[in-house]
Amino acid sequence: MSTLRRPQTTIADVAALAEVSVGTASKALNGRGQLRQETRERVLAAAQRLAFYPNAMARGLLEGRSYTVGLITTDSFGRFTIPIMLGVEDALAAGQISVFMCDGRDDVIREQHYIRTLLARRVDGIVITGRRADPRPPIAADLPVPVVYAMTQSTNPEDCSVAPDDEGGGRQAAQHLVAVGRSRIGHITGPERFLAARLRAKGAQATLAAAGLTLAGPGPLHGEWSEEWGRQAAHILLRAEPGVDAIFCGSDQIARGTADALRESGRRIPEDIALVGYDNWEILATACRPPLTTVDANLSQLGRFAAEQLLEAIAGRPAHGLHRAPTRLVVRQSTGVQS
Amino acid sequence: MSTLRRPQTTIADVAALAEVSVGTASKALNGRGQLRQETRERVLAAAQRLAFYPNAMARGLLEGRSYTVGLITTDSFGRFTIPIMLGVEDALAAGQISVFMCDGRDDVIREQHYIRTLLARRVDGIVITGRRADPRPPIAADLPVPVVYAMTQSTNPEDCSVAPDDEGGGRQAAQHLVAVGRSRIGHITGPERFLAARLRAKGAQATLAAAGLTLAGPGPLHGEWSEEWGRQAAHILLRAEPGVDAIFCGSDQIARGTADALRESGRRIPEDIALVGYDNWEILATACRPPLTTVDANLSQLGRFAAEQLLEAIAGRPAHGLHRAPTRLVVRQSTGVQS
DNA sequence: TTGAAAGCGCTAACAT
DNA sequence: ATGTTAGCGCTTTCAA
Repeated sequence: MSTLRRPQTTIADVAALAEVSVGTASKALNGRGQLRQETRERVLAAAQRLAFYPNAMARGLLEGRSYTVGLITTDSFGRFTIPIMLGVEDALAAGQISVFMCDGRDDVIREQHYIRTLLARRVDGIVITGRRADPRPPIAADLPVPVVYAMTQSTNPEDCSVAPDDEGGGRQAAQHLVAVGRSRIGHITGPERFLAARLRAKGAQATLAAAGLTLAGPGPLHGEWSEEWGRQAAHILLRAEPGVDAIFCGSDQIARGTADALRESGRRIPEDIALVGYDNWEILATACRPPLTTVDANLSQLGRFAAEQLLEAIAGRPAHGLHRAPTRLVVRQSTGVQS
Repeated sequence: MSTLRRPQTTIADVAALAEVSVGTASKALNGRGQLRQETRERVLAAAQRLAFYPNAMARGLLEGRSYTVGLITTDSFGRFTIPIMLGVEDALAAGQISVFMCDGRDDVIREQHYIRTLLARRVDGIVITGRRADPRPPIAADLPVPVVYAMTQSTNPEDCSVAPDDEGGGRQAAQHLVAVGRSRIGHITGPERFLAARLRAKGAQATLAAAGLTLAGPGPLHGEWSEEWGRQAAHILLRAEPGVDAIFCGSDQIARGTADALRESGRRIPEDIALVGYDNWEILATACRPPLTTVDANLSQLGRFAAEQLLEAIAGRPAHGLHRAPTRLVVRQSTGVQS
């Protein structure tokens, strides 16, 4: 037995209760036109009493836009997507724009389905999020609304993409280690096929070169983005370069494994070896012994920036190409600077 | 210089191209009415060529509902919210419903703002997510649309809430430990003020009692939900009850700390002490040495269930009260069952 | 088999 | 100062 839900209050109800026409009610509610103060108040009171909210679909139909944006993840919502999403949502909500959440799950069929749905809903724009910096083909050609890629990059240089500045992050990490007096600095990171891993290594190496140093050991140690790899690689590095006095890890997970292995090999952090991670995954970085100095990619800031780019594009001022968002070093005890 | 974006194709464009009236075009596109096959095809071809998507706002206006749902987090998107959200979104997308993402951030002002926005958008329903099992006041009284609380519970018994079965999870953990032959079982968990911690302990204790056992040590050890507390508590427990042969931890983080402390105290896992965690936070549970047996709260399943309850309520068949979603034990090496 | 017209809720231009 | 009307895009009678 299906109870039909009563429709919500319309402006006609408000007008009736206030004993004015709909047109007048509209003006009163929107503070437009010339109305007697008393009328205005009467309408407002009626609206209040009836819990009236103007129907956004009717407004949207009239205005030709919906004040909504679609957010499609190409890789499901991972740890990295969340802060981006929050940044996007926050920046858009401030502009009275609501966000449709679409979980693409790395499935092209799903993605295309969402694109169709969003276009039918007449979204003002679309944000595509990913978790890899590597360029990928655009999600669709010739969409009738602006698109911004966040934490992923379209291969079409006309498209607007926003990604973290991995090279800059690598530089920050290395600079910090040099600044605290280390000179035999190793680097343990993720798979070489990840652009992010290559860029972070490149930034670090460039900084070391500028200081007249080179990476300790056989160069960047590439492996999985895992604690297990961090533990293995730490042993490899200690064997290859027993005098190593600092290690920059390409992720906090790797750093965590590295820290465990170092401690179990009797090396003190930071006294013997200083350690820097990457991601500022707080729950991991602060649980590390000692708490981990790490590079924060500022992802929610990146999301905010992507949203701003989208708003600009919606306003008719589209940006093109890749924008790199700055990273930030978070200093904790693993580099010995804080007590 | 603001480039105005051309409006998207309307059914009138399609009708014009197919040289029929709008009414006919509508019938052709929706497979309704009596039309010549040739006409139908002509309209479909025109729609295809113009990349026509029917305007969902116009449809919604007509139908009196939007086929959208709002999802409000009361505590920002945390680790627990994500899988719930994905489950909700997945179940709703299957029903052609789009989801508005609203990050409440534990801020009542923001929540109320979102409620207003969602009502203006004429959402068909609202999902409220949280991260604590503890009952909380309803988000608003007397909303004109159905509401379901997921992973949080409304104090109003008329409201529909869905939460994980923490007590059952505690039972599963204890049963497993008893089944693998352990009898001196300790319990390290989160703050006593968390209902979830109390329920998990209760379930575990009930199961032990049924097997003629009691908790090893001074009873449940309550502390922070952190690795640090896991390490501390492990030492406390070992001192109080040196013969302990199993520990059930209230979270994977605590278990992780406990595992580290046990290993560093020379106890082997699982040979000397079997270990069970809670949450199945994969990245942590699999990186544990050895990989952690743990209770999975099936949160995405819980989200799906919440969405189904909401769909039922939207269809006029509301459910009331609290529903407990079943948990699932994930067995890994820390209880010695797998090699 | 097809077309014309009304109406969903709202705003803006035009009348009064 | 207020009311009337048209129209946003679509579906659904009802008429031809």
